[in-house]
This record gives sequence, structure tokens and C-alpha cells, in this order.
Amino acid sequence: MPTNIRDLAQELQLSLATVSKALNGYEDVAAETRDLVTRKARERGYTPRAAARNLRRGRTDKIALFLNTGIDYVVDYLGAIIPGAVRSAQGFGQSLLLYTQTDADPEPLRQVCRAGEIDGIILFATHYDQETIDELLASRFPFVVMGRVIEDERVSYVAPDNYGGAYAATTHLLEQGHQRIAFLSRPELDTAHEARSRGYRDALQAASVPLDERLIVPTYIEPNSGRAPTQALLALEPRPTAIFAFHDQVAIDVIREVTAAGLAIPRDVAVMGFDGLRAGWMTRPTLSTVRQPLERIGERVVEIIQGQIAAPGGPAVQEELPVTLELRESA
Amino acid sequence: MPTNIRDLAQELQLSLATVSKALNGYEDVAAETRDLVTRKARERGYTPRAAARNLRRGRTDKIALFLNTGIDYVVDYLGAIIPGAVRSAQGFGQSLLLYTQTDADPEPLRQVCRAGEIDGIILFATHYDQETIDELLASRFPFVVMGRVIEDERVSYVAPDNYGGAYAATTHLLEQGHQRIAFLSRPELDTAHEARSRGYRDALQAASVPLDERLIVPTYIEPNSGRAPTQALLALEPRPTAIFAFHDQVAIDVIREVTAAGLAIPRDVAVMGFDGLRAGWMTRPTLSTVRQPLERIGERVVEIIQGQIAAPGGPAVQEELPVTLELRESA
DNA sequence: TGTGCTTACGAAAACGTTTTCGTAAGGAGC
DNA sequence: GCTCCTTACGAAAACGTTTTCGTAAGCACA
Repeated sequence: MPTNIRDLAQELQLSLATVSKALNGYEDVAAETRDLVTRKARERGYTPRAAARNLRRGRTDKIALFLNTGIDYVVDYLGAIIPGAVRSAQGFGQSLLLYTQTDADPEPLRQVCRAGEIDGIILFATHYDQETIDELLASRFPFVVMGRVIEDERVSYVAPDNYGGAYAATTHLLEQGHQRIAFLSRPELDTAHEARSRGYRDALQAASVPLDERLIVPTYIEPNSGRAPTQALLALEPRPTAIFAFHDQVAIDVIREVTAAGLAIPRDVAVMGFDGLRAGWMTRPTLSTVRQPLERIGERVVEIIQGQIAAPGGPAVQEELPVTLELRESA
Repeated sequence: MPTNIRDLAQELQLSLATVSKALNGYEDVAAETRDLVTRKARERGYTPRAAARNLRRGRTDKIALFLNTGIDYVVDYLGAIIPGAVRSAQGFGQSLLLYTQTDADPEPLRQVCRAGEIDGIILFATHYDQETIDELLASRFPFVVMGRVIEDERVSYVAPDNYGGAYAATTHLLEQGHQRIAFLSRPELDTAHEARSRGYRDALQAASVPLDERLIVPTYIEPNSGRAPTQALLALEPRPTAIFAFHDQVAIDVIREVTAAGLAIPRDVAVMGFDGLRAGWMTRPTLSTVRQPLERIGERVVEIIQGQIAAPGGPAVQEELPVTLELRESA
């Protein structure tokens, strides 16, 4: 039977109203009274019941993070993203509520919104279909997309600068003297990989290096998905001297295959990844890569949500955060 | 202005009570009425306001996961633990609330409990001090410790079988013919590593292999923390033929150093890790290790919380889940 | 017809806050 | 003494449910 605000008021010989106002820092309460109340509250171990407060205020100070755990790169990012997002939320007096799905069923999303369980939503690798987006926009419920560019001026997102990262990585390889730079791409239509692919092509063009379409090989993010494409690339005549993979996980496969083929990295073949996963440190040689500012992305998303909560239906915020070229051993 | 239960009742010409009971599956409401109500509710897109329901019910259907993000292995585990825990919670109609700390300040914990924001707590790598534990026990608030054995019969925990895992790993190395098996341990007093150390020693004893204290080298979980100890081990005469590290991250350092020394893995030196991180797949050769059932641990913790919520102050549940020897290339 | 039982529903209390509005007390100014 | 303002506080409504308890209706039975 934890203490009420009523108990507190009674003990202090004050009204509920005054106690509440004292605790919430209202102006129309005498300084001494405020001190008295806060002291007693601490002494009694009083904390306002969240449910009652939420009900009255119509706000919960909670943010939902919806994520698709069916995609393995999402799982790999969790460790980097969650601490940043949670810390940022706590800085705003909010906490993070987690919802995972492996499909994009919009029903859980609707339920959570309508139940008023949260003040805002972060979408990570899920619910990108136009229908759900339209529904969210129509409801004016605050939401931000994380890690992905959405081609709709009304929706807020924070994503890494995929184009710039790929451009910088390719340029670095060119500066190292490489002329035949292969690119392990992803055939699916996906804004992230489309941008990375564009960055690769533009960098080549800027250096007046002709594009050899045979050096662009499609692959997927799956265990070992980078192995066969690498073998195919190494069999080419003349062989590429550098391989740039659109994803670290794939790049790690590349490192394995190149080494298995008896070639030295980076002397014979340089390898470059994208994302900056911790696993890149574990390979031999360590993986040079384009690091996404994952923690920062998590933080920014939470910050943007604040604006949306303050002014629902306001203008969208769209940001592509700069990535950094992290040169380790492989390139 | 989303719909109320009041609006719904009015539209249906029924009382609030009946509508509520229909939606909550009470027995004393006619089948046709129930159908009518549920149909209308779906049609209107009605979902009960969570705050009001929580207030009335005195329960939130939320579980807090407190975690210490200051420890890097915690961050590495997130991807494996969170999906399991969230999915399990959703199966019980609950959701997971995330709180991160880098210290063990008990105040946030107290606040959250007293505010009635949650029905139960999962403790991961934080708040293991006796004082906080005692306070939690005294409050009879449901909580379970994850991933660690707590030497207190009153507290529930789910941990991996550290002793058994280390015993199995060492036995496997012995069966491979290794006689000089080094152990990279952790000097800090920690139940997990104490148990792993014991498993190693007991396995040696069971095989009547004498223990060489020089082969037990202390280290820490930090980037590159395994390198110097490995160099020291490799310099020994006679050299150990196998190295068992208490943690995958350290084992990955070992692989790097052994390879750098021009020795073949596992022919010259076998390497064994502990934990089963995904990163173990990325090394060359891939790391043989003892896999913790991380997803299962996350699930079990949530399941145990259910029992505690149903019967607060009930008997503690203490489980050490079996680990599996995952033999890849390094041993 | 009166009694008792079952079924289906409704009135109202309760959960614990926040916030609006009203007002008493005290002082200043004339 | 009167009005007017400021300051500090309290009464009460409201947030939207769930759940207890009461009861009317219908039926069976004597």
C-alpha cells in the first residue's frame, strides 16, 4: 500500500491541489510550502502513480521503438542503437518501449497508438509501406523513420549519408591506385543501397575511371552470401584489385574468400565494407569500412520526436548524417 | 478525439459496464450482445485507453529491462537477448520497457517501481549489490536476474551453465589429445568466471591431467585485452597446445595472436571461446565456442516474471540453462 | 400466486492524479 | 473605511476505464 498524494496532503494538512502543484513546480505556491512538501515526499518515498498522471495529462512520456527482428542486420545494430536512443530519451524524461515484429502487420502499431500508450514512434526496418505511412500521417501521430531515407516530403527520417559514404570509400580506393574496383551490390530496390551504388559510380566517373559492369555483382545479406560472388570476381581477367561491399557482413565473407584464394589483403586485393559493425574488428586483417554514426542516429531520432510531440503535424525533419571512413587494415 | 467507451456505449444503447464486460470477455453478457459490441468496436477503431485501464487495474502489463550499457559484453548480447525477451513478453500480452544505466544508482529503479509503471523487473548486469537486492525483496516487487548466478536463495535468476560449459569445452580439448591447455581467466570475483574456472580445473582433474598454474592467465574484457596474455603463453616452454578463453572477444584476440605468431589453428594451437557471439563466425578460422542460449535465457526470464506477478513473494526460481559446445574450425 | 433461481444488464464507486477556477487574507493607495 | 491588487491556497471536475453490487425479467416449480 504505497503512499498516495492524498496521504501526503493529509499528513501535511494541505489540499491535494497544493501538494500536486508544489511537486510540479507551479508558481502559485509559497516557497516554504514547496520545500515542506518536497521534503515530506522524499521522506515518505512518494512518487506519483504514472497511470493516474498519464490519464489526466493525456501523455505518457514513452516512445515506442518498432523494429523488425527478422532482418539480421537489425539485430546486429541493436547494441549500437539502443543505448544511444534510450539515453537520449531519458534525457527528455522519457523511456523507450520496445515492439518487435517479423512482418509489417500494422495492427499492433494502430493498437498502441489508439491505446495512448506512447507519445511517439520510431520505425526501424519496418512499416515502410505507403499505406501505413499514409495512415500515420493522417492520424498526425508523431513518428520518425530511422536509418532509411523515405521518398516522401511529409515523413521525418534520420539516415546515414549512404551516397557520401560510398563516394568517399571508392575515392579512397582510387587514391590508393586501384583502377579495377568491384562493387558487391544489392539488387533489391532499396534507397540505401541505391545511394551506395550511385556513390560508387559517381566516384569512378569523377576520377575518369571507366565503369566495368562485370565488376558490379549482386548479393544479399545472408550468412556466406558474399562468398560465391567473391569467387566469381577473383576468377575474372584481369582480376579486380579492390572489392567494396555494400555491407560489413558481406565484406567479412570477402575477406575470408580472398584469403582462402591465397591472396594478400590489402596488397593483392583491398577490401572495404560499409556500416562499421564491431565485428569488423574481429577479422584478420581488420576490415576498413564506412562507419555509420549509429548512436548519433538513435539520439537524433529521439530529439526529432520531441519536436513532433510539441507540434504534431509540423514540418518533417529529414537528415542524412555524415559517415566516417574508418581505415583499418584491409584497405 | 478518438472514441471512448462512452461513445461506444451510447451508440449501442448500452451501459458502459456492459460494453466493458463484453470487450473483456465476462460471462454475464449475452453472446449476441458480445458480438454486437466487438463488431462495433472494431468498426469504430476503439481501443481502451491504457492509462485508464492501468489506473483501474493497478497493473500495466509492462516489464522493465534494466541494463548496464557501460559493459561492452552487455551491448554485444543485446541483439541476441532482446528479440527473445520481447517476443516472449508479447506472448504474455506485455511489452518491454528499457532502462539503461552505466552505474548502479538504485534511484531510477525505485522511482519506476513506486510509480507503478511496470509489473516486473529484469536485471541485466546491474543492481547486483546486496542492498538493492534486499530492498527489492522487501518490497516484494517481482524481479529476476538475467545471465548471472546470485548467491541468495530468495532471488530468482536464469543463467547459463558456466561450470558445465567450461567442463565440456575442456573435456573436448582433452579428447582431442591436448595435455597443455591454457585458460585465460578473469581475476575479478565474479560468479560466472569463477564457475568457468572451476569447470576447467575439474575437467583436468577428471582426466588426471596435472594443473600447471602458469597456464592460467588473468585478463579482462577490453579491446585487445587478450593479445599480451596470448603472447606470454606462446613464449612458454613447452608451449600450450590449446587455449581456452573465458570470453569470445578475448578468444578472437587469441586467434589473431596465434596466427600472427605463424602458428596454425587448430593444428599447432587449438582455440576455444565462451559465449557464442555472432562475431565468432567472422574470424578465420571460425571460433569454436561454448554457446549460451541467450534467446532462451531472455524468454525464460520473462516466463518466470509471470509467476512472480501472479504470486508476489513466492519461492525463487533459479535456473542454469544448458550450454552447447559449438565446434567450428578453431578446436 | 408466491418463491426461488438464473440470466443479462445498469448505476455508481473507485483508481490517483492534474488543473481550472474561485476565494480568503493581506497589503497598498486614496 | 473603501477599493483594488497580489499571493497562497482549496474545492471540485475531469481523465476513461473496470468491477462490485443490485435488480428486473424470465422461467420453473409447488
